[in-house]
Amino acid sequence: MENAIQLNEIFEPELLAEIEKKGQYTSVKEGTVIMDFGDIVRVMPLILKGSVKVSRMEEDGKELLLYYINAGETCAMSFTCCMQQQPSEIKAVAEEDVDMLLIPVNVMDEWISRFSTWKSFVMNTIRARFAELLKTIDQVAFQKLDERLINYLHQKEKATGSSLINLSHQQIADELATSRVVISRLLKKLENDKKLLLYRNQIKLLKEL
DNA sequence: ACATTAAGTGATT
DNA sequence: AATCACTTAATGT
Repeated sequence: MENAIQLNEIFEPELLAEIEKKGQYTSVKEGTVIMDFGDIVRVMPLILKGSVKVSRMEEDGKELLLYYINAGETCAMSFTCCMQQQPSEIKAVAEEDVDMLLIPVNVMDEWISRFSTWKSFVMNTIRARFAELLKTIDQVAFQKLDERLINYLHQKEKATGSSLINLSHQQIADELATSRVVISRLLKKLENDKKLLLYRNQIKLLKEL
């Protein structure tokens, strides 16, 4: 169930000591807004446990889901924003109870030149996120909503560590910026294909989608 | 038993 | 794929 990570498997002892010294350990409850639109970001969160939902505001006030940050990852946006002290373009909400380490911006530069593991860690998260964003852009551009939905369910499964997803069709529709009817139809099709089971406010994923 | 909310469906654009 | 209009099913009071 728990997907907490072992920092000592990724970083060398010297860096771990630095993280211990400079990082601020924080726990927030489910639903907490960690970062909102327009906030000036001064820290870079390193997620230890739980997951964080990152979304973007659209013109009409709707929120479009961008991606999730899972345990062991950091926020690529916060990195690019905080280095330049730019206001956040995104909103981050704790999807479940979250434990994280807040790394102050001012040590980032130093760590990147001092620790190669830190540099590759940061670069990797940015690269991975960028690839993911390109993927969703592709899907949006070609209107492959069914793929996006499957993608979304997978992320959800990974984030919660459970194949039971507790969401209404409406909630999913909101996050993918579409209508409930469309989601219901797509889910129904997936159910007929034996990919999942539908209940009220709950979806059970079956083996491989 | 009744009201409310979630989900399923056909028809239309 | 979106919207409408309507039905059916599940849940709360």
